[in-house]
Amino acid sequence: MKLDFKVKKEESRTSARLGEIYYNGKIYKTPMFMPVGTQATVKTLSPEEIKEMEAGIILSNTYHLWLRPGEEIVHLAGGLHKFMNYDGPILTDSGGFQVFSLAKPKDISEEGVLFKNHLNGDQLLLTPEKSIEIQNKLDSDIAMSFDECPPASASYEYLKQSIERTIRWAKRGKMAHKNEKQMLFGIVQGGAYEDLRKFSALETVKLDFDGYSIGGVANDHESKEDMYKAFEYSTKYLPKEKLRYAMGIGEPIDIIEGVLRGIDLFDCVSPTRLARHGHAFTSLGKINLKNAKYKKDFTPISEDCDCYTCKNYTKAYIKHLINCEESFGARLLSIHNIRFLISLTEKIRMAIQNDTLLEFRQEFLQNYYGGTYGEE
RNA sequence: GCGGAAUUGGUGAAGUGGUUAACACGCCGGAUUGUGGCUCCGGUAUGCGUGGGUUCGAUCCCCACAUUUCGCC
Repeated sequence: MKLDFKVKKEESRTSARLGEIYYNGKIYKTPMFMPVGTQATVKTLSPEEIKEMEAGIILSNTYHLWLRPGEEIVHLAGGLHKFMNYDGPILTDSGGFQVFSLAKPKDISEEGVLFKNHLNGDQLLLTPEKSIEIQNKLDSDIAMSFDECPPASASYEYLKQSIERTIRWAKRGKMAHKNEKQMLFGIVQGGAYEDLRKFSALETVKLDFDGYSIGGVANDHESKEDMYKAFEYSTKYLPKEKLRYAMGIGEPIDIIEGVLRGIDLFDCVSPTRLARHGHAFTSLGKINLKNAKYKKDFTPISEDCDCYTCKNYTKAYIKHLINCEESFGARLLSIHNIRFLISLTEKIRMAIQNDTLLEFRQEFLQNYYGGTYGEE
């Protein structure tokens, strides 16, 4: 079954919206945060735990699954859902981000991108057609177009020729797309330039995708202001009835600002990566459990958090696990951090329902940054 | 009892008669946004067993003592 989406409400004073995704007899609400499970697993967590946190869509990655175990294996297993035992919706990234993180500019050509396989050094060519073909086989519910993800600091000239090529790649990918039950999203690029974002959005929309992503953000230490411009200049030119997804965005404040500009979906490695390094999100800001001050802190990370970790474990215990590099520590923090972001989206949805998202943002900023937000 | 060797930060240790005592681990901070998970970046000995001496100058040379350790009786 192909998933379906409907916008249920738009906030009166902002571009924020509430929506519903219909999938497999269930309703998932947007705005939504999607945990990342690159190698067909959200690191350290079981699908049951993920569902317990009220997660909806989870991500997986074309590039990684292509190399290991190979899309054929996943196909033989009966597709990604069966392979990893997750019956909620799954989105696969196209490998486009790996163009940014693994390939050099000189390896990018009209045909596709030359990669050095990070596992054994083999040279590999990933093309728009190949990426879509792999995603068709993986049988995810949402596939992404294969794009070039240039750094936000790239020059105007570079971005311009890059988005033009990404549009040509999107067209090729759409032609190659054969999986009828799978949605295919186009990706808007263009840095923080309104004319480039507009051009990229309008040309991509012409190809009529099932949804649209905003790419090329949060990849280069660009300013928040530029990131939010990129959001705004993209959603402004996208059809209202389709899903909008900000790729790789997962700092709490960035999610709020994205929602304010009309974005429905967010994904980020931050909750799980930060967890592995001992950090936890709290409504009063991010904390580092490695800090000595938690040695004798026998209280939960957050008194008001409803996650398994906060209901059962103390900061002192988790600190100990992290210090000893015990994997259970990373697990407990991953559970908490993912639940924190999902719970944030629940609060955001409630605020949109009440038309109070701007007030919610103020309150959140006040608590999270203690009045220091915006100071450098 | 006799003879030898050693003694550098929380730990393992490098080192030189002359500005800021290498490195590693640990510890203390920080980073991390479509994940190349055990990563990156900082900080961390006002002092080289103790007391004397030689020297313009000693952690480094000499003497004594203490402690540790090895061998012999």
